Amino acid sequence: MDDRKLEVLRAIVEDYVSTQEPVGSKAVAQRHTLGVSAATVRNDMAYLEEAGYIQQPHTSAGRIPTAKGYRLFVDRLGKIKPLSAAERRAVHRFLSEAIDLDDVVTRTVRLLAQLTHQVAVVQYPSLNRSSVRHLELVSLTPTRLMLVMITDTGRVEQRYVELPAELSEDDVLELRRLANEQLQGKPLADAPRAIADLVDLVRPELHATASALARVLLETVVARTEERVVVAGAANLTRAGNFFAGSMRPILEALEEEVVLMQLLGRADSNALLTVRIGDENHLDDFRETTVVTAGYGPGSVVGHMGVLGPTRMDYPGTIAAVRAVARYVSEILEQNR
Amino acid sequence: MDDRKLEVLRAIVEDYVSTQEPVGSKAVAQRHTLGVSAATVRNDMAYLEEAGYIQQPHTSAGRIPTAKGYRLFVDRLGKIKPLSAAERRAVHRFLSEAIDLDDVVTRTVRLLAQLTHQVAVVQYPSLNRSSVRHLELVSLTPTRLMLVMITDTGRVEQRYVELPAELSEDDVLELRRLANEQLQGKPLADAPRAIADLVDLVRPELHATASALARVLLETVVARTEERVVVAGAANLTRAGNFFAGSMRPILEALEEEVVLMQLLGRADSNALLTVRIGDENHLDDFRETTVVTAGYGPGSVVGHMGVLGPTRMDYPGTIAAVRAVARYVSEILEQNR
DNA sequence: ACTGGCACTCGCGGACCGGGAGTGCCAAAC
DNA sequence: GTTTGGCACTCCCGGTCCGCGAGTGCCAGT
Repeated sequence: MDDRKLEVLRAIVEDYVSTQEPVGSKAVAQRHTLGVSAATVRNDMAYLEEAGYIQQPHTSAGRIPTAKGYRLFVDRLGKIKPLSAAERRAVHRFLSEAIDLDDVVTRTVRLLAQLTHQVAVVQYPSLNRSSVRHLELVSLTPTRLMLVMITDTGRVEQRYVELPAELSEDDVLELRRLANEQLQGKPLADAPRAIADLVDLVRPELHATASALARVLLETVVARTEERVVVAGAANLTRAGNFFAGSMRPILEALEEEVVLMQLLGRADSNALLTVRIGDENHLDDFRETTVVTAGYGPGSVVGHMGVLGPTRMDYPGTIAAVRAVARYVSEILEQNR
Repeated sequence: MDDRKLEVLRAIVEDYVSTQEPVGSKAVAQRHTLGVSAATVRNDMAYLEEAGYIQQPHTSAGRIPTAKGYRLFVDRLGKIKPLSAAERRAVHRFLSEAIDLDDVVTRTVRLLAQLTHQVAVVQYPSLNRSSVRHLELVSLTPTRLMLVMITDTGRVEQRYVELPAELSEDDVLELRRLANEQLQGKPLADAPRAIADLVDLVRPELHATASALARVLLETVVARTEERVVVAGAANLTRAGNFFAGSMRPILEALEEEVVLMQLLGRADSNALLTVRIGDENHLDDFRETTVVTAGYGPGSVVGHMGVLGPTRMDYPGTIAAVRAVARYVSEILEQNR
């Protein structure tokens, strides 16, 4: 593959992204200083089309990149353009004003949406990789407790516990003490065993109650691997030419399905710093025209993913830079709470 | 205003809502058994138009209701049609499976969206009207605490507290004990005074720390009146004919602005069981074509609002019934946790 | 007061058409 | 052999035109 052919592809991608219209040979020849004539560009275009990097919407129209074309662009041509110093400062300031973990996540997702003008998705720090900092039991009614679990990533989980029998305040305190002794400091991955032991530690009269509690605890740390995800910037879907009305519906629906969102974020290879999935690389029919850019974040190791989602025809260098920068800053913030 | 004229208006509203097309005199005369001819209906229509209840999109087209027309329909003509027994059972079952307050809210908002095929909005139980059940302090780093507040409505609030000096574990325990003694059982409205007293109760060495804590506590109970709101069913905006593409954008944007959402929900007259705001009654330019149906909910007294939002051209009887039923069930559920 | 008849209005969809952008190919030039 | 200018061809896009049909307002008759 010729060097100049690559330049032609880059020109087509860049122009198409900015104008949203098929780009013709003449435009390429004069807007980008390739030093060749339109006719030459035409020959290269014919080659690129043959090779599957670009295509014509219809005869006698300009060319637009295919998913394969974008892929090549991202892999070999896109020099990511870092954020400006001012932008970086703004990101930093905005994130460091967060008042709790919820707020960190909320601010992050808004920031991403605003920087990239796309739909942003942020996953809460995964429970699996954190450990228990504190358990709190509060009685709501004589036969109903609320269990609150706080993890060292600052996440708070709450659940109701239905009790088989009435429970005195003293009993609540005892259960709380025991549960904390058993679980404090334990990584969630190791928690199930400790929870199982819990039942044996209590007085026989409390057995039934303790096992109800244990069941809920178990659900909290294990079954509820259904991770929480937040979304922002849905309005960006309506940006001129981002998506035609018809294809918006399924995307809006997907944004309310945690399963789909997790799939989009989670399929990311955890090792990679940053993943770009273009069009059908998402393996989801509704996202055939959609690109997802994701990055892992976390203090040291990856505890969650964040990303943005937009039309395949997006500003890759800018988007990639933004996602990477935000992921980095969020990781820093989390690091400070270790 | 003639009785028959009202019937004609009802016919126009009902037909327009179901077909989404301007309705003509002939259709009204034959679809609804008024016992008069099309010509008579035409005369009535002329009157209704004169009076501002209906209008023609253009000459020689059928009529569509105006906001004023819908208002009259809602006030005097709409017999709300209650949910079927099966629906009621389903609602009840779905809501009673909730595992915590978050889950109640999440399920509620989804339920509303699904029942009404509209965008649903649910406000978390307001902090102002609940009281403190428990405070928990967890040290994250030597100079950083996490404050977790649990209210008797089951809501959990968390905040970071930056400390002026390092704090021992014992000190954390003492602060926690004092804070709980001061605040437990207090309605949030009375909390500020109790918080102020807190500083005077601690040992002089802890003064600075206690006041940092007090400041955050105060923010938590007061300043953070910015209430939390959740949304679901955004995809319903794309339902055929619900909104034309152009007007969707500002609505999607508004759905991410808590301030606007609170305005939509909160302007509801708290005393009214159910509020319907049609078109410009919302006093928001972007919602001139939008109707918001809201209801208060809560155990006994109103602690929050919920509602749905859709085109003025909506199924009022069905929507109103659904919102009312869901609000009622949620109130029941909350009642059980008293 | 209601009804049938009738002339009139006007939006909508389809057919038609010219301009223009873009292409592929070819023969000549570097 | 690569590049280039020329040229014929394709086909989308936007505008115009037109006939149909739904719906109306009015009027005269019951």
